[in-house]
Amino acid sequence: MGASGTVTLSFPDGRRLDLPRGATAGEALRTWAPEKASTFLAALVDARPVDLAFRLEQDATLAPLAFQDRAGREILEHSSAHLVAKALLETIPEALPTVGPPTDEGFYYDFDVRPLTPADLDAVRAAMARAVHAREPFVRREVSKEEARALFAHNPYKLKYIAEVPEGEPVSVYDTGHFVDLCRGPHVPDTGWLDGVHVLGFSAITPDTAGGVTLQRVRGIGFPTQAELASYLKLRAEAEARDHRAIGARQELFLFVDEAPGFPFWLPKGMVMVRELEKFVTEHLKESGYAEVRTPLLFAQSIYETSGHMEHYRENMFLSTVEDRVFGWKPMNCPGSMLIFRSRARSYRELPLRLAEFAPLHRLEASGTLHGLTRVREFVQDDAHIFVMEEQVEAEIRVLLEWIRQAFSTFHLTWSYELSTRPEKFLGEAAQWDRAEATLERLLKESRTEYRISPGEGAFYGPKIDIHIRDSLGRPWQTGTIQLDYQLPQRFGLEYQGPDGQLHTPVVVHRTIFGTWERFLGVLIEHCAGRYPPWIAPVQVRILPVTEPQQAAAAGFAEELTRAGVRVEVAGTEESLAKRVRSAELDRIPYVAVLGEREATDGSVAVRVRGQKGNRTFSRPEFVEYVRDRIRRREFDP
RNA sequence: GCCGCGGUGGCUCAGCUGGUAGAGCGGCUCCUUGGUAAGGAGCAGGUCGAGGGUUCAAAUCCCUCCCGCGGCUCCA
Repeated sequence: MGASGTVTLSFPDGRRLDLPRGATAGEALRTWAPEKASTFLAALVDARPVDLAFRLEQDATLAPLAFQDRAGREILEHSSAHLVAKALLETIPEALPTVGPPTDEGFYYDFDVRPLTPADLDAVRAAMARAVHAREPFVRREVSKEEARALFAHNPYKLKYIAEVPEGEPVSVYDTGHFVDLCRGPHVPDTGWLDGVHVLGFSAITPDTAGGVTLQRVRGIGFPTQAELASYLKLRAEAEARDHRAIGARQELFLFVDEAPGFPFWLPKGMVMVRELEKFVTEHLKESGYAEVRTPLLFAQSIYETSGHMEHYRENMFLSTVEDRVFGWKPMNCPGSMLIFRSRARSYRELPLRLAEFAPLHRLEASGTLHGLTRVREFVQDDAHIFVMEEQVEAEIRVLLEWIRQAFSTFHLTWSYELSTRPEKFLGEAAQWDRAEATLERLLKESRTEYRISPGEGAFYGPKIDIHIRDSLGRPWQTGTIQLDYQLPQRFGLEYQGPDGQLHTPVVVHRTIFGTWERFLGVLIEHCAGRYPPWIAPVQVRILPVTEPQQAAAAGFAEELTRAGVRVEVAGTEESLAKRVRSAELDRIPYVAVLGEREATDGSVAVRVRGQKGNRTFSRPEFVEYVRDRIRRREFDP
């Protein structure tokens, strides 16, 4: 208890300080940790976020909020949203601001305003820069609902939010220069803190909450400093340079045509990659006791009524009417596998029964969601269905987690898991769900891999583990998923005879690790920026004869490499050597073997290894062995 | 699917206050046979996304559709 006229404050490190009553949170934090004061954006007083200008009238616990904390980051983003709104209103005074929250990455502010143009955005950016320079304070005011209604009388959106504030509670507003916004706060002290804010773009949206009105959303992102913003923008530029749609076109991996939106064509070079990936997966399946099957692409509607797709997935299915009968293109492989299991009596001795299927699947994704290879309407999954007794689930999942480790490590990708648990609407018994979830979580812990739990996000038929990978730029992608299913076996009436002589229903594990060849290869293209590990690269070696007389030697060497299972090309001699070296570099060929008069005489090659400086001279058999070995071991780098 | 924006040779893009298409790269041909990121010259290639309209005249203005891009929603 502080003496009269002072307040006693306790800080996260356990220290206590007495300050004059009425001191601000900012002053208190500065006293506590002067060296870090410039990083404090706001404060937590008794765990409640407040402005640094908040006056301390009684004893309290006090903690800083900095950009490094999620809550601190959100304050900066939120203040940035205010700055955007202020700037946009200076540009277009009749615009009606609606909401401007922080997001997982940055923030946005939605306006009811005429469609924006790039010129508007330039004006907004300029107005923002002026405000930052002017260091305008964010000033908090608490007003009555009545006053708030008067303040925002012209803005129905704000009036709606005011109405949502519980009666009797004061409404807080923030002034930034002449701009007033309804806001819970807290905010950074002034706009000078928003030097590292950048407007990324705008788009029109029609949120359900706006009653069908089209709003203009301005998106941005904020950092404490311009340097941090610059490195973020650099990362974005790098990501853009790696866009798999552009690289795929340049390297002739795949193709889309207007007449088949969302249906990829695999060109010869891309198909090599698909097959290599498939080979990699197939080797694992053989070692792990899977059998491969192929089931029809189309089924009569009744199968999907049994499976539940008609009820739950119909809007995503391609349907075709043939001879007055409706057939559906399969969006998943499960119905086919169920029918195989059901095709004869099954014994527990056959379990686990692991059926893998790499069949083309069709899903009618909304046109606006299609995106290169990462969101398509036809794709192939590294899919399998494992039929097990409940007590076998654990061992199966354990093997899968190990395969995941091996699979993604091969590509130098990192991964994490998301365990989705029982949703409100679920089928089966709660006790069975609890057991399954506990088992899955234990296995995830055991795997020593980062995971998070999404409560209630499981499928209605069973809990699932989603696999998220991060590429070399740290961007997350959803690939595979492991799902326990208690429902489908029942719906299809699957049974096996147990050791007790009774008939039991198996549990099914649906699982895909890479997800789909399409999405995974799209991600791989961006992850590698077009520089693939040699084993999956469409062309592994390009031989450059220096002059015409070495053509024969080059062709002979190419034949040797081909016999060794290496994918090789021989360049012509029409162009200068420097030009051909440049082309090979731009084509990201892992090994460029130069064969000139010297090498022709002594049986060697001068090899440029992608990513390495200079070149290395190999005897030809040595080089064949070197490349073959790197490929066989699936080394990531050449 | 919704909203905004866009679609010009294989690719990237210029032309777009209407007068009927241009560059670089790539391709082909010829010359050059070159030692590690562009040797030189020439040639070919476009019903300007599709259809309709306005106009003496449309790549350019208007309408519809298709596809793409960015968001939203959704997902492997």
